[in-house]
Amino acid sequence: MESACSPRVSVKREPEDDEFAAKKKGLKRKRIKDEPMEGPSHSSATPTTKKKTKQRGQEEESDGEAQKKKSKKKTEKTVKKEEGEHPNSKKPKKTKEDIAEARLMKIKKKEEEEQSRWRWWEEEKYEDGVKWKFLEHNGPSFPPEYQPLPDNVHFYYNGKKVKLSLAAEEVALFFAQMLDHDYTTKKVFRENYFKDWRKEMTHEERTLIQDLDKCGFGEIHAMHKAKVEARKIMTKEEKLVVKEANKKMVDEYGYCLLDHHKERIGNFKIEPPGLFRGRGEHPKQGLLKKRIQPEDVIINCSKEARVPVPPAGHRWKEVRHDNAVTWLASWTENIQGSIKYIMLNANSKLKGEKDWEKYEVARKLKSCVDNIRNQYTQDLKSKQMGTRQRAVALYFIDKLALRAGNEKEEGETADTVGCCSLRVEHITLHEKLEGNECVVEFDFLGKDSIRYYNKVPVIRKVFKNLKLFLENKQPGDDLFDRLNTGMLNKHLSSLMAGLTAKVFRTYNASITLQEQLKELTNKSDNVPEKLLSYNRANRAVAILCNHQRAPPKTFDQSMANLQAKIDARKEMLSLSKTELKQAKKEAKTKGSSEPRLQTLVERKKAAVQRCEEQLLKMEVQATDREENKQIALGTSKLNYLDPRISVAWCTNMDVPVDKIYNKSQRDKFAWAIDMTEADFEF
DNA sequence: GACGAGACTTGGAAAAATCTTT
DNA sequence: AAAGATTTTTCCAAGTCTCGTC
Repeated sequence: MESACSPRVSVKREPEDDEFAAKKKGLKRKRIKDEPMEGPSHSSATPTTKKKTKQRGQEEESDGEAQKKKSKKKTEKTVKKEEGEHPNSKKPKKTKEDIAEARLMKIKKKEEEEQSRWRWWEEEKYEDGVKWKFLEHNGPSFPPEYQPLPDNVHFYYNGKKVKLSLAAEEVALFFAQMLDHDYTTKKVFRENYFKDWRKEMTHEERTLIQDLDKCGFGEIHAMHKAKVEARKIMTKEEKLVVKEANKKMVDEYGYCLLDHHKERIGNFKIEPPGLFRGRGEHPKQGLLKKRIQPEDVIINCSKEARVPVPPAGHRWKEVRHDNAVTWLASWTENIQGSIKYIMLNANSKLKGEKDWEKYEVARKLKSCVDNIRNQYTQDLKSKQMGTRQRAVALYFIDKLALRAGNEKEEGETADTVGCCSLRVEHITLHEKLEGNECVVEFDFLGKDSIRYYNKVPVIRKVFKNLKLFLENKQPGDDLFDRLNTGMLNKHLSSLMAGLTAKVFRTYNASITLQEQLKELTNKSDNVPEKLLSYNRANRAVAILCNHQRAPPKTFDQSMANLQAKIDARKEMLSLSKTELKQAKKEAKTKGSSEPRLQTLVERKKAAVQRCEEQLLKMEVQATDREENKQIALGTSKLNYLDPRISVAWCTNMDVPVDKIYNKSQRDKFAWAIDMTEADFEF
């Protein structure tokens, strides 16, 4: 523990860093050795850097203190544990001691983990573009080979048993497995599937099997369902065996060695073959996603590293040593022809550093956002149509947190749009609507075919421009016909190094969280109330970013259950209250002669209070759940909200961090949890 | 610029794990 | 201990943005 907390302060500055980074177009990470340990990008202005460096110094101290506290806690607990062990060691019944012991083990484990954590954020950065110096891993793991159907399971065509070739059978199973899913009822899906399936058939099969509707997948489907069922009702022992096997897999393939540190890999499994499931009205849904062979896979590792061994009888497509990229393996997928990668887990240095950098860029935007807003407001009056369109697009991106909206190849993906790719049909202008003037009504499908629907009052100049852009256009025409994301981002990067359209989303999300937290939380609230406020702030962001979810299938039920619990608790509360009154009365009449009565009163008081607390907690939970019915908080929490805002809030509000971040989130944000001080400002 | 390849982040659903209740 | 509810993890699709080439 000592070594872990000993501050490795390096007070070095690299003022020219910023200049250099700014010159490169976009934000080209300039990794400078001897950088102060603050932001990873260091493209921000020097004054803040200075201030930050100072802060950092203080932080080291408090950090050290925190560590000390922790270790003290640990020793205390260890002692307690030892005490507890003796009376306990004979007959291990499920006792309080057992539970306590388990908890202590957990704490211990946690601290061990804490100690072994790579505190990369305290280290110097590599030079520009270098992602690692050493990388070694065991390659990806491949899905098991296809197991032919047992003899008692048959495929039928036109009511007659047909024994399929292995390849055709495997693909038949893919379809049969999905029979309960909506996908298999969709025309496009079925047609795509059938076309691809037939490619896998032998000539004879192809001649025979001409109509998907005549295919009998019933037995195969039933077999699959039985398998799923069997998995569910496995005994404890069987489950343990499976768990062990999985663990072995993770141990072998789940980690890599990156610059002397063991890092968890995010997705070490090659994606198994199956049927492509696009989102929304995807023209390629149902196509066969082919099995990937080692011969399709490119391995990336360092020259000095042991090259992963391909599965027996196979070889890799290529082994390369490119330390300008972060992936360990890649292959080209056959549906869109895009490349898939094996990369590190979110808690890794490579991902963490990038994440940190992202938030630093967003904070930099904070310092110049006023200028940029003035600029695009001016541009609304430009003589250049292109400039005006850019200004309006920026207005939307800034105000509504719309995505950039790259152009997409028609027919390759579902028809979705972002800001720059909005079409005439996606907006409706209202001079007046519901008491507002100059209202733009948006209705389009965004990323993942999630609907964006919003009625937004805009400033007059924007409204007038929109009218202009709509002139002489058809519904299917581009709203911004003189603009694309490339032009937009090029302009943005000229305003600020590293600025792109998506930075606005990050910035507006984070600043909204910070403002909402300030507005909504009271220091005097209790923890559940504070958490409600936190979630509400988080929710405001999710709504801004249009992060929606389908209401959980069990939503109404679970809401009703909770309400029932609340009612039960209310009853219990009133009962406790009467009991308390009773006890008080008794204590009063019989006087203090009976100390037993006094303690009874105290106990009843405590019971009432406990009851009240629990009731409040449940009520708060119910409110939270109701408000969250169709909102997905995860994405913003994980990708848009600077974790330092949350960590600082926790510190200031005396809320333990693990109330807002679960284990893997804490791992991902370890850098922020470690370095953030109470006075952090986004 | 246009365009396509490449690399990386962001996204919700579904599966799996864990917790709670019966 | 089974069942049900809830949380966490996994999965992999779908975006953004950069870079090299013409």
